[in-house]
Amino acid sequence: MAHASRPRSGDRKRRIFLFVRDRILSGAPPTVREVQAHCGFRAVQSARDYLEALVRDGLLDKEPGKARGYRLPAHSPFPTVLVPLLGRVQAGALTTASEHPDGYLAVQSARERDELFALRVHGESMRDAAILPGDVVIVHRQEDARSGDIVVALVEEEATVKRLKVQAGRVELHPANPAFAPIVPDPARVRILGKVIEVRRYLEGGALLAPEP
Amino acid sequence: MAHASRPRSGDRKRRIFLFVRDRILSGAPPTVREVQAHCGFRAVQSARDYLEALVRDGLLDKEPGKARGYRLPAHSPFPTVLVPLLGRVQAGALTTASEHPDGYLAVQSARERDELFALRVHGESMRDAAILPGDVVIVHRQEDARSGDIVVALVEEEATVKRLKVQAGRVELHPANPAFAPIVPDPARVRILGKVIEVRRYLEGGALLAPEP
DNA sequence: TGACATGGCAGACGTTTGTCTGTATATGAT
DNA sequence: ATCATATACAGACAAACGTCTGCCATGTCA
Repeated sequence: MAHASRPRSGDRKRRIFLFVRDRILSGAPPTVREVQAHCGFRAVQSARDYLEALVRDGLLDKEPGKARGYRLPAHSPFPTVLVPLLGRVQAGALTTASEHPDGYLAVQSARERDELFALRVHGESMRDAAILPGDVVIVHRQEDARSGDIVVALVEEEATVKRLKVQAGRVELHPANPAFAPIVPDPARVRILGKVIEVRRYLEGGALLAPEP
Repeated sequence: MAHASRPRSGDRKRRIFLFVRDRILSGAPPTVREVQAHCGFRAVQSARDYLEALVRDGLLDKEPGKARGYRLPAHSPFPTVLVPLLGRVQAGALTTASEHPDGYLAVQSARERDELFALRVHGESMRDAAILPGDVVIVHRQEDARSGDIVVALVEEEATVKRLKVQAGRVELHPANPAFAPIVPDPARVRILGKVIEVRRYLEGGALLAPEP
C-alpha cells in the first residue's frame, strides 16, 4: 500500500537529483526509464521511487501523467536560466525575439528569462573597464539606466557597449578607452537596449564559447 | 506522398518556433499536441508539419520517436555543473575537498564537477589582463600549465592569480600590472593549483549564489 | 480548364512512457 | 521468531505521444 511513498536517502538520491537537474537545465527532462538506465536499475519502479522521493523532498516538481514530467521547482535554490547569446544585434532585432542565437548560456539570476540576453563584445572601446573584445556581456533589457551604468545601446543600427553618463540632462555614451571619443547622440537616434549585469571571458573556449571566433 | 515535407512559411511558423524555444528554455519541451493546442489547430498533423518544417530549416533539432523530442540545435553541448566558490584558499585546503564554500556557481563545462572551483580575486595585480578585484575566476584543477596561461598558484600560503611564464626552464609568475613585480619563486615553495578557464564580473548585486546542492 | 502546390483536417496505429500490483531480500527493532 | 521498513525486481496496463495515410479547400499558373 505505501507503495508510492517509499523514502529514499543518501548519496544515490543526491546523484539522481543532480542527473535530473542537469537534464532539465539542458532542455530535455529525462523519462523514468532514462533515469533507470542511468542508475543501472533493472526495474522502472526503482527509478520512480527515487524520483517520487525527490518530489516529496521538494527538490523536484512534477506534472503527473505527462511524459518527461519532472521540473525544477519555481522557487528552486538554483535559479539558473538559459539565456540566448546573440552574435550580432541589429536594429529592431530585439523588439521581435531573436531568431538565430549563437548558443545559450546558463545564467544565475532571479530575473525572468525573456528579460535577459547575452552579447559578444566587439572592439576595444571598453578596454579600460576591463571588457575586452570577445568577452560576453549578460544584459538585462531595460529602456532606462542610471548614470554610470554600463549599457548596451543601439547606435546607427549597431549595438555597442558603453558607459552611460547623464550630464546636464543630456545622455552621453562614454567608451572606456582614450582612443575613442564619447558619443553624444541625437536622442532620437539612440536607444538603450539594456544594462550589463555580468561580464564573462572564456579563456578556454569550446566550440560554442570561443573567445575569438 | 510528399506529406512529411510540407513547407510552412511566414509569421505563423515564426511564432511557433518562439513558442517551442521558450518551452525548451524553461526546461519542458512541448509535445506535438501542445503545439497544436497553442495554435488552435484541430489536427495534430498541422502542428507536426510546422515542427518538421522548423527542423528542415535548421531552427530545431529532434530526437525522432521520443516524447517531447524537439531540441535547440545551437544548444550548448556542455552540461551545467555547480562549482564551489571558495572565499579564501589556504595551504592544503585544496588537497582535501573544499570545506566551506561561499556558494555555488553554475558553470557550463564538459569537465567533472570536482575538477573545478571558483575563486574571488583580491588585488589589482592582474588589472591589465582585465581581471579586477572582486572578479570571480573559474579554475580547472591541474598541476601543470603552459607558458602564457593564467593560473592560480599557492605562494607563501596564499592563493594568487598570475600569468605563468616559462623562461629558460624557469617558472615565473607574472602580474599584469607594472606596479607589481614578477614572482620568480623557489620551485619548492610554489604550487600551481589550476588554470583559469573563465573570468566573471558581477556588476549588479554580486553573484546569486546557490546553497548546498 | 486542369495540374499542382499550399495549408488544414480526420482518424487510426504503434511506440514510448507513466503508473500500478505484487514479489523478494536484507536489516533492525520488538 | 515476528513484524516493520528500506531497497530492488518483474510484469502488466493505460495514458500520452509520435507517426502515418488519406481527404478537402483554396489559390496560382499555364
